[in-house]
Amino acid sequence: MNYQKIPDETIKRMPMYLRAFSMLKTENRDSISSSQLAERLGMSPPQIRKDLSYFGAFGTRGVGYPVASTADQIRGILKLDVTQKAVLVGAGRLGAAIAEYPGFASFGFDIAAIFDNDPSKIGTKIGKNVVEDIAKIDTIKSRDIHLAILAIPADAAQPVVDGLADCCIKGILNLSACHLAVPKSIKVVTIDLAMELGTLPYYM
Amino acid sequence: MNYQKIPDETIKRMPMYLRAFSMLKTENRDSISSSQLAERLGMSPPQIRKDLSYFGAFGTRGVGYPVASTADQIRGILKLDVTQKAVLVGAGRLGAAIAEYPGFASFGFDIAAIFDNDPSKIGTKIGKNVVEDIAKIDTIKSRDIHLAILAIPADAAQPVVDGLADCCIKGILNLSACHLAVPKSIKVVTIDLAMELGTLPYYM
DNA sequence: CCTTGCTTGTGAATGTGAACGCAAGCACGA
DNA sequence: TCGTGCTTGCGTTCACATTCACAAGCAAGG
Ligand SMILES: NC(=O)c1ccc[n+]([C@@H]2O[C@H](COP(=O)([O-])OP(=O)(O)OC[C@H]3O[C@@H](n4cnc5c(N)ncnc54)[C@H](O)[C@@H]3O)[C@@H](O)[C@H]2O)c1
Ligand SMILES: NC(=O)c1ccc[n+]([C@@H]2O[C@H](COP(=O)([O-])OP(=O)(O)OC[C@H]3O[C@@H](n4cnc5c(N)ncnc54)[C@H](O)[C@@H]3O)[C@@H](O)[C@H]2O)c1
Repeated sequence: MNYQKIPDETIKRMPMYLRAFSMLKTENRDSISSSQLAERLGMSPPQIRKDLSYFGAFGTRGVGYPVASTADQIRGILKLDVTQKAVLVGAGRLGAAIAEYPGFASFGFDIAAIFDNDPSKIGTKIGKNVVEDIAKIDTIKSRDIHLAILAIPADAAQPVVDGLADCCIKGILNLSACHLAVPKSIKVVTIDLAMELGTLPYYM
Repeated sequence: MNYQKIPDETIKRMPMYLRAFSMLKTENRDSISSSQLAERLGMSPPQIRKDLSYFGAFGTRGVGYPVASTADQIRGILKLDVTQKAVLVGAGRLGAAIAEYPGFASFGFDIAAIFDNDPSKIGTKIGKNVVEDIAKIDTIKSRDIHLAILAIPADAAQPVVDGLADCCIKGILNLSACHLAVPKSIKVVTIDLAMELGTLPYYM
């Protein structure tokens, strides 16, 4: 498949479509048209059609998109058809909330390990995981984990990331308020909630 | 001022610049060039220059951008030069983490109220705020609050938003995994961490 | 089997943002 | 006071993304 010319923006929207189709499935809908879906998601029908068409023809003309099979297709595209294991680094307030957040599981993610450097946290249990010592981070090499979620203070992030880079980590969701330097083979998504809120007063 | 033709993408980056300039100030730097800043932030120098130039000429040729005054300028543009009050709805795990997160204060935000509908949470104290009953949400009308942070389950979000719309709320940071229908006068930023993680396996 | 109605898929056009390259111009030193 | 070197500001070019409009084509019903 030629994924080369698919817009980044389209990839960013795919999880949203997946979530929508998963929800439609639980509602026992058989199919949905691009215009109905667009209304639900607050976007335009042509955008949805174009996005989905990059990956092939999923829909049926005159009818719409079949819910079950389209969901499966998107899952396959995003490689979410197999369980993706992730390691959580930082068992603080935000880390604990994430560890118990069911939203990751609904995308097929499994938070398979938690690390921290605080001795009082190491050994305690959060959800199904026991917090491990960050000094032993390289044990994830043999555990088939290629994603990381970072919920540690910004000034501690870069050294931890350097360590993760040596541990087969390919993708990082960074919740610290800082830019991370990584080799090109690693994809980083950084989100700082305060920064996102920072744009809103401008518009009022 | 003619803000009409300023790209949305530029506005999205302004908080990042503000954070960088604030940090430079604590490091006692007097000025920084676009290329040095670009390296810190992982972006290109021309992008930074173009972004800042939309709002006027902040820099000094041959030298760079003066740290203190540029920070003040950006703060003014984003309307973060005055304390912006925000209401937090949802005092669960994520809500509690947010309430105690100092990152908002560093942008000049003040989480001035917390609401929930769980009787066991109403009346308890989180940080400096006492959790109030969501039924009394309209009391924020008289408290000069125009921003809201939503940390409640997705299926409860829309009715709460409808209520907020009647309470002078102009901007919403939505952490629920759903699209919100709002009047055009309200700006919504939705972030679902699971969805953000959802794009990463595609690239590996 | 054919007709009708509806919705997809898609090339072309439009719009928007990023990158580039250079002239303008400030600071500093001679 | 004048020349030099560096960095900004900005017009232009290029790349990417969204929107549009319509032909293609499936389903259903007569
Ligand atoms: N709390 C929020 O709502 C919120 C929102 C947005 C972003 N953030 C960011 O997320 C990060 C965590 O926030 P938090 O509220 O959970 O903070 P926290 O202080 O409660 O937790 C941080 C955790 O990281 C651990 N830690 C520190 N250095 C470490 C290291 N080198 N290796 C491993 N673990 C280490 C600490 O022991 C602690 O358990 C911060 O960067 C913060 O800026 C938090
Ligand atoms: N926990 C995470 O890491 C995380 C990450 C991303 C997104 N989210 C989203 O954030 C939201 C909250 O997550 P959480 O982990 O804090 O859940 P939670 O169940 O711990 O907390 C939800 C809180 O909302 C309150 N609530 C429910 N309905 C309400 C209503 N109508 N009005 C006012 N309050 C109401 C509940 O009483 C509870 O205190 C969810 O939508 C979740 O999908 C959570």
